[in-house]
Amino acid sequence: MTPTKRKTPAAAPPSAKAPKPQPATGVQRERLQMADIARLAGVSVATVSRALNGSPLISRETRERIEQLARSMKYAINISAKNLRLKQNRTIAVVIPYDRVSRQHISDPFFLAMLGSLADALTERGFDMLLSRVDAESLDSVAALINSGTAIGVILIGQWRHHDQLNQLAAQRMPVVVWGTQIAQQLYCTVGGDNVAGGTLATRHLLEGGHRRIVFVGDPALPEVASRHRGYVDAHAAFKLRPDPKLMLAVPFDANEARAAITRLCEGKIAFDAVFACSDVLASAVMQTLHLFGRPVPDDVVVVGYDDIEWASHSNPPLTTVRQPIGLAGVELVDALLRTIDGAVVPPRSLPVELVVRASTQLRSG
Amino acid sequence: MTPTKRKTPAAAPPSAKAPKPQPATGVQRERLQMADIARLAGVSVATVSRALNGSPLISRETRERIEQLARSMKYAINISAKNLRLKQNRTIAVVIPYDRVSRQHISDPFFLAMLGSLADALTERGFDMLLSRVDAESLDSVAALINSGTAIGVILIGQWRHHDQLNQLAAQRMPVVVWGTQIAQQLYCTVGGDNVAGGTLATRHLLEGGHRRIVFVGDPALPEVASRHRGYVDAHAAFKLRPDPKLMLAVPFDANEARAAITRLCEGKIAFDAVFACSDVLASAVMQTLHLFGRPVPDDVVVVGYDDIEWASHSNPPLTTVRQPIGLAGVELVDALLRTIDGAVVPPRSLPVELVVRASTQLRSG
DNA sequence: CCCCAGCGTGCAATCGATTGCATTACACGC
DNA sequence: GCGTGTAATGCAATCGATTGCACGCTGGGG
Repeated sequence: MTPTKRKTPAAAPPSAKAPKPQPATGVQRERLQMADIARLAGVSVATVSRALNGSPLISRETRERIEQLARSMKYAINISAKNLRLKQNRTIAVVIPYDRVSRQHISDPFFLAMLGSLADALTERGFDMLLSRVDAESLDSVAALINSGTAIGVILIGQWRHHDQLNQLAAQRMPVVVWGTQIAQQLYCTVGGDNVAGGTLATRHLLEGGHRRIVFVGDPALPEVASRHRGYVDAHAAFKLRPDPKLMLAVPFDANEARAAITRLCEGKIAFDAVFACSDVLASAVMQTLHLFGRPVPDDVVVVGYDDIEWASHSNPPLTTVRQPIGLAGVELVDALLRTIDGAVVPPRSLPVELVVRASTQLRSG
Repeated sequence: MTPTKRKTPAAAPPSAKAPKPQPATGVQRERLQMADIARLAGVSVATVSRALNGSPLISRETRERIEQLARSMKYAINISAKNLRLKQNRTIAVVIPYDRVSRQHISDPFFLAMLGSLADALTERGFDMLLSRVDAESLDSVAALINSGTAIGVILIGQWRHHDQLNQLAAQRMPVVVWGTQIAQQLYCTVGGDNVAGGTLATRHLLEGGHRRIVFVGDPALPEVASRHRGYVDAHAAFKLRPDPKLMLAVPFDANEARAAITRLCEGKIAFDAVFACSDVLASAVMQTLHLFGRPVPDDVVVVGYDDIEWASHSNPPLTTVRQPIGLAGVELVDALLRTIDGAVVPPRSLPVELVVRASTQLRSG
C-alpha cells in the first residue's frame, strides 16, 4: 500500500543540495532554480511555478511576493526543463542555403535585410531565431533540425532550384515556409514578392521610356527569376512586342558572371538600349561593365534593378529598381510558418512590389 | 530462475504507450523516443543511450544493431531532455546591436559576411547559432540570454560605443566576446582586425602615391575607428607630416552622413586629393559624391576603403581597400568564446589585415 | 454543532535522456 | 564444484519545471 513515497534524506542539510556532480565541461554555470526561490519564499516549488506563470490559483498577495523575490534574485527559468515538461519549444530556424560547389557565401545585402526583418518579426512574437547554414544540395539537415527538436519550424530564404527537395520536406510534414514564388504543384508554402508584377512594372517602365531592346539578366532556372521573366514577356506583349531571345542573359546571382555576360553581349555587337537585372547586385555589375565599354548610364543604356537594397539609392547613378517589401516579408513569413506549425495548410502568398524610379532610367536633359 | 536470455516485457502492448496527453499548442509533434528504439531492439533505454553515445560498455554487435535501427527509424534525440540531464547546452548567441533611435537595421554587407563566417565556425564545432537583435542601449537583454540558459555565450559584432556596458557584462562573468578593438582597462575579450596597422597601411599607400591632403572618414568615437585614425596619424608622422584637422570627417557608418560631409567639404573649398574611408560602404558614398562634384576617381581624388566587401572589387573604379580577415575572424571569435566559457581569461587578439590595391588609387596613364 | 463548498497550497508524477551501481552470464583456475 | 573476474546489460535516481489531485482551512447553511 505504501507507495514508497520517495523519502527525502531525513535531515537534509539546509544549504548543501546533493553532491554536485561537477558540470560536464563547464558548458553551463550553476544557476538559481525554482527550488531556491521556493525555499526563500517559504512555499513549495509548485506555488512558485504557478505564481510566475500567473495562475489564478495563487492569491494575489503570494504571487506578488514571489514575483518580487524572483526579480530581485534575478531568477531565470531553465528553458530546457520547461521545454521538456511542456513538450514545447520557441525556436525557429532560418536557413540560407549555400552552394557547396563554390563554397560561396551568400553575400547579397538583400539577405541581410531579410534576416533583420525576420529577426524583428520573430522577436516580437517571442521566438528565438536559429540561423543555420545548410548545404543547398542536402536539405535533409533541415529535417534534422526539426526532428531533433532543435527548432519547431524552418524558414528558408531562397527557393533556388530545390523545388523537389522542398516538396519532399513538405511531404514529410516538416513545418517549412520558403521565401520564393509560387510554383505549380508545390506542397510547401511560399511567401514572396509578386515577381510577375515586378517584372512587368520594370519592363513597362522601360518600354514606356521608348526602349525596345531590353536585356534580361537573371537565371530563369530559378522560379523567382522565371516569374520576373514572365512579367517581362507580358509587358512586351502589352506593347505588341516579343523580346529578342538574344537579349536573355541567363546568369545566376553572381556579379562576375553578369559582368562576363554583358561583356560578351557588348563584344558580340548585339544592340540593346536597356537592361533589366534581377537583383541590384547584378545591376551594379552591369552598370560597371557598361561603363568600361564607354556606354554611359542612363544616356546610352538605361538600367533597372530588383530588390531596392540600400545601395541602390546611393549608386552612381542612383538605380531605378523594384522594391521588395522586406519589412512585410518577415512578418508574413513568420505568420505563415506559425500557422503551418499549428497544422493549417497555408496557401502561398505574394506581396506587392513597387517600382522606384531613379536616375538610372532618366535621360539627363542635356 | 529460468535463464531466459534477455526477456522482453512479458506482454507489453506493442503499439500503445501511455494515454498521450495532447500536445500543448501543437508546438511540437509527437516524436520517436529512445524508449521506442529500445523496445524495438529488445533492450533497455540505458543500452540504447550507451550505444548511441558510443560507450565501450556495449558490445560492438549490439551497438551496431541499435545504430542501424535508430538510423533506419530516423530517430533523433530530444535535445531538451539531453540538455536538462547533462546541464549542458550548445547554443551560442550572436548579437548585432541596432540603433534604437533610428531603428535602423545594420545593412553593411560586412556584417553578413561576418555572420556567414561565424555560422561556419560554429557549425564546424557543433554549436547552434542564435541570432539576436538587441537594442544597443540596453545590453541587459544579453545577460538574459545567458541567465535563462538560452545560450551559453554571446558573440557581439561591433563594439560601438558601449565599452562601459560591455565591461559591466564581463564583470558579471557573462561569457562574452566582442568583435572590436582592444581598449585600455577592458574586462571583456575582443577579437578584431589590427586597426592601427590597417590605418597605417592605407595612409602610407596614399602618402607614397604622393598625396598629402588625405581626408579621414569615420567616427573616432568608435574604438575601431579611433585605432584606424591612430594608424592614419602614425603614417603621417613617418613622413614627418601632421594631418590637417579640417580633413577629419567624423561621421558614423552611414552612407548618407558621409555624402553630406563630403559635400560640405567640397562646397567649403577645402583642398584634398585623397580619401581614407573607414568602410567600403562609406567609400562608395564618397566616390559617388565626388562624381557629382565632377572630381573623377582616381584622376583627381584617390580613395581607399576598409573591409574589402565583395562589392569593392566590382565598384567603378574597383576600390583599393584594407581587407579584414573575415574567415579567420569567425574561427577566432568562436575559439575565444569557448575558452572564455571554460573559465579561461582570454586576452584580446588582433588579426592581420592587408592592403588590396585596385584602380581607385592608381592614376590612369593617360 | 456538523457538513460542505471554495480557496490556497503542497505532494508527487511526469517530460526523455544519462549514468552509478546492481545483476546476469560465462570462462577460467584451483 | 566453487569462487572470482570480466563483459554486457538492466534498474532506478536524476536533471528542473509543470500540473492533476489531495488536503487543510474558513465560513455559511441546515
